[in-house]
This record gives sequence, C-alpha cells and structure tokens, in this order.
Amino acid sequence: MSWNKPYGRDGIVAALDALVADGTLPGDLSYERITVETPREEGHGHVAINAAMVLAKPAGLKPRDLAEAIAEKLRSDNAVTKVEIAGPGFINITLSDNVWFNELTQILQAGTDYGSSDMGAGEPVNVEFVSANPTGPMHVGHGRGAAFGESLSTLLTKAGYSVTREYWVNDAGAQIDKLSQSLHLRYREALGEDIGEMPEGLYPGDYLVGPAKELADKDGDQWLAKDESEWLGVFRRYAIDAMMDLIRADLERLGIRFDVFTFESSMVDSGKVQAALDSLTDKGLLYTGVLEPPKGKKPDDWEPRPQTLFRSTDFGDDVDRPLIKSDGSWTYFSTDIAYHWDKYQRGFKTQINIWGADHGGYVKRMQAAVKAMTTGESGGEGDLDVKLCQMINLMENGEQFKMSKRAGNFITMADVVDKVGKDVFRFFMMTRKNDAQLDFDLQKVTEQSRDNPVFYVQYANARICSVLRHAAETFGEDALTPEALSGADMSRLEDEAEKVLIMQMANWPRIVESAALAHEPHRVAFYLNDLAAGFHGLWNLGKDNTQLRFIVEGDQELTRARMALIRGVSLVIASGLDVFGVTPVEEMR
RNA sequence: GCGCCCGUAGCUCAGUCGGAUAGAGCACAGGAUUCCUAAUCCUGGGGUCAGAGGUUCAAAUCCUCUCGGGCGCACCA
Repeated sequence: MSWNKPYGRDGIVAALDALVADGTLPGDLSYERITVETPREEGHGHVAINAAMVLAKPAGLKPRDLAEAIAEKLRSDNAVTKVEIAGPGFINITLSDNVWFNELTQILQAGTDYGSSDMGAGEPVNVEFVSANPTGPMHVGHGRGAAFGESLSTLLTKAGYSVTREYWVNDAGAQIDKLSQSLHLRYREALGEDIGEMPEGLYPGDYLVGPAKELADKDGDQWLAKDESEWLGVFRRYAIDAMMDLIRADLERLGIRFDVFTFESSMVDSGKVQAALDSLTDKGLLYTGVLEPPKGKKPDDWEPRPQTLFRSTDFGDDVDRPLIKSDGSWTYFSTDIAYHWDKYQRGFKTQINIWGADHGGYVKRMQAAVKAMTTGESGGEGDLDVKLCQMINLMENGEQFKMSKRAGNFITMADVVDKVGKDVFRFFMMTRKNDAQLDFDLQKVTEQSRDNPVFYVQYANARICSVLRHAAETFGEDALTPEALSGADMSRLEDEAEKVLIMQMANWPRIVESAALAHEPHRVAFYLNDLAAGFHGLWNLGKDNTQLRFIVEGDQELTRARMALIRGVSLVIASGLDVFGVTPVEEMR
C-alpha cells in the first residue's frame, strides 16, 4: 500500500474515529478543514496535521491537549518513529525509513502508472478546447489552449476521470460566409482570372489556394457564372471541410486528437437551439425588454430596441443577455446555450471550457446559462469551469516578434512547432499558469541550459539513462528493468539525500490529485523541474564523495539499490512528461 | 462607468484545502571538473507578498476599500 493512504487523510481520520469511539471526541465533528501535508520545514517531520487546531474549539479542548490525544493513537503504528506536537498544535509525524524504501519498491512495480489515481471514480468530464473558428490555420494562441486542454485532459484521466475531448466548430456564422466568398475568389483565380488583392474583410491567406484548385479540378467552371445564392452553400461546405482538415493536421502536429467534433450547424438543424430556448421559456426565464446602453463606451449605432432577453442576472450575471438578433436569427449565445445543454444531456455534469482570455467577459453568462438549464434536473446541477488562457508574447532573442499579415511575416502555430519541435512546444506551454501571460522566445526555448525547464528535465532523464547504460555492462540489461530492480535491497540507500529524493517521488500521486482537482496542469511542470533538481543535486554529490556515486565499484548490492533509485526517478519523470504528451529522451544531442 | 484576471527578490515566476522562519531560476559575488555528460552542482547577499482595514489559533492565500497594469462590455463569433 502506498504511503499516501495510511499516512494521508485516511490515516488521520482513522485516528480521530478511534478518539470518538473512546469518548474523547464528540461524534458530530466535521473533518472538512483538516489538512494533511508535507511540511516545508525539515525539522517538522514527514507529515504535518492541523487537526488539533481545527477541532479544538468545537470539541471544547485545548489544541495541544487534543493534539497529544491524537498523537497517542498515531504512535501505536510501528511505521511511525516519532510524533511531535509543535507550534500552536501541529502534529508532526516522522515515518520510519522502511516506509520510504517500500515506496520505492512500489514505484518500480507500478512503473509509469505510479501516480495514477481512482479519485475521479470514472466520473465523466467534458473538456472543450481549441474550438478555433474554421477560417484558417491555428495561430500560436490556439496552440496554448490546445496544449493546456490536452494536458488537463490527460491529467484528469490519470486522476481517474473519464474524459471526453471535444471541439466546438463554429460553422454557422457570418465569418463562414466571408470564408466561402474568399474561396470563390480563389476558385476564379484557379480558373485563370486575375483577382487582384483580396478585398477588405475577406481572408487573404494563401491557404485557400490549394482547396480552390482542387475544387476547380473537381467541379470545373460550373460555379463561375452562377449567382452567389447558388454557390454559397456548396462553397461553405467545401471551405469548412478544407479548414477542418487544416486544423486537424495542426492538432496532429501537437499529438492531439479529439474524441468529438460538434458542429454549430448541427445544433441549429436538429432543433436543439429551439428546444433549449423553449426550455428556458418554460422556466419563465425569457422576456422581452430593452437593455441600457453600456456606460462609458456607447456604440455609435446604439438605439433602444426591444429584444428577447434571458434572465441571466438571476444566476449571477451582470445584465440580462439577448438571445435573438434584430433580424430574427439566434445570437451566438443561444446556440452556445443549446450546446452546453446538449453536453449535459449527453451525461456531462462536469464541463470544462478552455478559452482565450479575450473571452473572459463571456464566462458569467455561460455559467449562468448552465445553472439555469440544469437546476432541478434529475442529473443534478451542472458545473461549468472556464479556464482562460492568456496571450503569448512571441519573441526572438529577447525582442518582441512583430507580426502583421500584410508584411507577410505572420507566424502560425505550425511554423513554430516545426521550428522548435512538438515536445518543446507542449512542455513550454505548461511552464506558466494559464492565466499568466507567457513569453515564448523562439531561441531560448531550445537553449540547453538550466533556465530552460524542458531541457533541464530531459537532461536529468538522459543522465539516468547514461548511468543505466554503464551499469548494464556489469549487470546486464535484464537485471536493470523496473521489475528486476524492485527486488533490490532499498535499505542500502542510507544517505539522507537519497531518502529525500524518494520522498520527492512519493509526492507525485499527491501532485496528480491536487493538480487535477484544481484543473492546473502547470503544477506538473513545476514538480518535474523540482524532481530533476533533486536528481542533479544527488548526481553532483558523487563528485565530492566517491561513495555517493551511483555505480559503486565492489558493492553490487548498493549499486543495485541506487539503480533502483534512479530508475524510479526516470519512471516518475516519464509519468509526468506523459501528461504533456512528451517523450523522455535517453540521450541529449 | 461596470465586470473579470493580475500585482510576491533588480528581472522572469512558483507558493497545495488558509499553516510554522514566503521559495526557485536568471542576474550579481565566491567555489567544485584526474570521476558515470561541468549542458551540472554547492555557498552567499537580496522581500513593507502594491497599500489600508477586517475575519481567526493562523492570511501572500478569504472579505471590503484604495492605487497600479491587462482584457472585455446590445444585435460579432
């Protein structure tokens, strides 16, 4: 059993239950605010518990007295070597070395599954991300959302949730008409016409040239003389297919595949938008009203206008939101309500959306809509978390990279990924919190130095592989597999630095759970950086003290134990990198 | 004017569910290489956690206000 069970929350709860049983504590206490954590300070043992401070008041006891009572229960465990009461009532537990040795054995037995958790209990979670409009190739900002969404999805899977990766395709708006018109111009061009400059408002990128040629080859000039009303539908379908192919290829570059693509048009065509609005009507949440003009920034063409409004203010929004445009068609918000309602009906009570930060103003109304649609439903109230990804500053050698479509130096995500590599891109996107801006320097991210976390972590793994290759000359490769090494005598790992490294590894399952709960995959990147630092530090200890080198001449048992140690580090690194879809390298080039 | 995000060392950033003396990297000063990759490591200085109140055993973290920065603000997606 992993140390995280008996010496995590479960263990302390058992001790508290025992105190309830013998009458020391009342039975109606809430354990909710109790935390069990790894103390920062070395002198505070391996596990710190705040239970005595949290429970003292409701139990009518002094914190330190209660702490002593709890400590007494914990002392009966023979794997616990020391229990101390410290500060205002912390209980600090020190565990025996065997706990850590045993943990290393378990890491080797579990392999890259170490850290996986059943916390999510198979609960379905829908992660909707990228959802870039199908009007061109992905740009760098989309890439951040893609990397974030995919890593979060993998992380949640590791934590035991049943994740569906979903892409919402906006194929129904005015922008798609612009795209279709652009494609028609390219089509005329492909048939020999000089179209000159692409008119303002249309899409000038050359990515429509190829699809236009294909269309010209396939259909000939039959759409040339026809009226727009006749060809628009055909070109729209064709353009969307071509752009989605483009986007799928971009996603493939990042190693990302979606489980579901949902098309906005399908929401409309299937009547689900109307059904969603009907449902809101039934709940009495729609009315006709006139909105106040926005203060401070009044649009030039603003006029008081009666509109169909949704009472989103009843659910935490700032103003009620219009659902029907002046021309009678649905607003984007309407189709989005239908879409989120549809996701809920497909069984996703928990939904996560990854958006660009420029859509931040949209969060409240969407959450309000989910709340309105799902309260009182048999499946329980839906929960929508929206993670906003901040902008990326693309840089080159410390200078801001100026992009303009006109100057022709517009850089797509594909350009960047082709330049720096998928793994670097995927990992680097996780080295900042999603809501912090990210400087992405095309030079620095491929630099081989301490301040490049991608390199630093990979280098640690490469060093481990190097040592294992050397050891294989003595032991043979078969003796160095995780399975074989799990039988090593770990108690030979007597140095404090070695034990600290095991403890770092032993924290991995908790990182997975806490990062998954918080929907913050970046924590994995910082953890890996710390773990790599722990390893590099131990490596260099061997420079000062020959006895601390991993391969010790004349002591095969010790060497074996150390191979187990670094193999464990390598496995945890691999498990962590897996969250980012990054492959560990065995050699630096 | 309103809403959301942010403000932590000179710079770039972490900081777990509110926990004990707030941590890394860069930069700066010094040191380690007959040895498995020095592409690394070790030591040191450096802080009013933007500011002011509040909540409590305990606040960088939660609440209120002020200041400063970014994003958004009827029918666009």
